[in-house]
Amino acid sequence: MSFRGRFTNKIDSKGRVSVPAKFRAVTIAQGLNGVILFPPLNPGSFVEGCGPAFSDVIDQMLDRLDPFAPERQALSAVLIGESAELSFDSDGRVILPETLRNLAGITDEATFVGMGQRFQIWEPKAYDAYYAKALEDAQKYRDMLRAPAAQGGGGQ
Amino acid sequence: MSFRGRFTNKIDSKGRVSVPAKFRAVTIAQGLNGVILFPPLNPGSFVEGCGPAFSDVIDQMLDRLDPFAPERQALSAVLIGESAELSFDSDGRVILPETLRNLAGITDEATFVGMGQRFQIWEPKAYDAYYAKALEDAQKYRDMLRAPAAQGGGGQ
DNA sequence: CGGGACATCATGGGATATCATGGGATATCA
DNA sequence: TGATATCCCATGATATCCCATGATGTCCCG
Repeated sequence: MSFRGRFTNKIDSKGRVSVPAKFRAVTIAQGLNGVILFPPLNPGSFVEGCGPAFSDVIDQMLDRLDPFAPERQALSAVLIGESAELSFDSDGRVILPETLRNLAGITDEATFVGMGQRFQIWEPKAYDAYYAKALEDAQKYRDMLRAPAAQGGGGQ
Repeated sequence: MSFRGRFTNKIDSKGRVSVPAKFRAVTIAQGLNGVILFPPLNPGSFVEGCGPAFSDVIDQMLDRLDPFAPERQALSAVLIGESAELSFDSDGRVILPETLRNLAGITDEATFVGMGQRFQIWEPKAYDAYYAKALEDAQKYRDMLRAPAAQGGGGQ
């Protein structure tokens, strides 16, 4: 079960957004009645989100670095220090922390984009702009997709 | 078991289309009571479809890229962000998301074309036009079809 | 070999459930 | 005590379920 699809929801006067029902199903299946958000490592104005499964992966990746290495400290400061675990209210909504909202330039609408083990939250127009470029890039990157040898999946 | 043949079905006032029974049998055999749709990586006005088997291949290909690489983000945005997992209703129908319908110019009819491990969905007239050209091209490309090597698994 | 009974399938429509959204009321915390 | 967050309910839109229909294909039995 993974995050898939794109959904744009409104932010009401109290700052609440509905997390798409299909995304809620994923994190709940992972044992969390909520989501985990953190800032992006890629350049760009958006928020990263996930459930406990990918959050654990991040922890493991960080644990592979030396405990006192400066790289580890920097990555931890971003990925853990600025992260937030938000609980769903009884209708499946969350309130985005101000820091993360500002980071992504989100005001009254938020676009949720599924990316497999995790998802992203964008200001809708910013995502449109990003996607136009991503589509071109994806066609260029097509050859980076190599089918596993085991299965003879026909690439395009 | 693979997707084979061409079928054109109607889209009703609620936006529902019957997925051809023979296609349903394939994805159900793969363990999914539905289909997975996504945009084409190559330029073109149609929708790609498959079952879990091919979808897993895509996921594995993406997973081989570093988690925060920009290439992975772009490819995921297209192949997962714009994709959808649709469940069959009790009569084997699905509702095509507006984004994918627009992409293919589909309004009131949809042509399903089997392509082995996956299939495509076209606006019927667009497919007719494409097929006329594909037929010519296929004859030109005839010599690209090589017999499999005796032992080693040759190229695709 | 022929024909009738039956199953499968695409399609349509009414009833029901789910979802996103808004707002009032209550709880929590500094 | 004021501000923020949480709970609960209402609502409209959308999707889902369930049943009906007709057309096509399949099977079986005479």
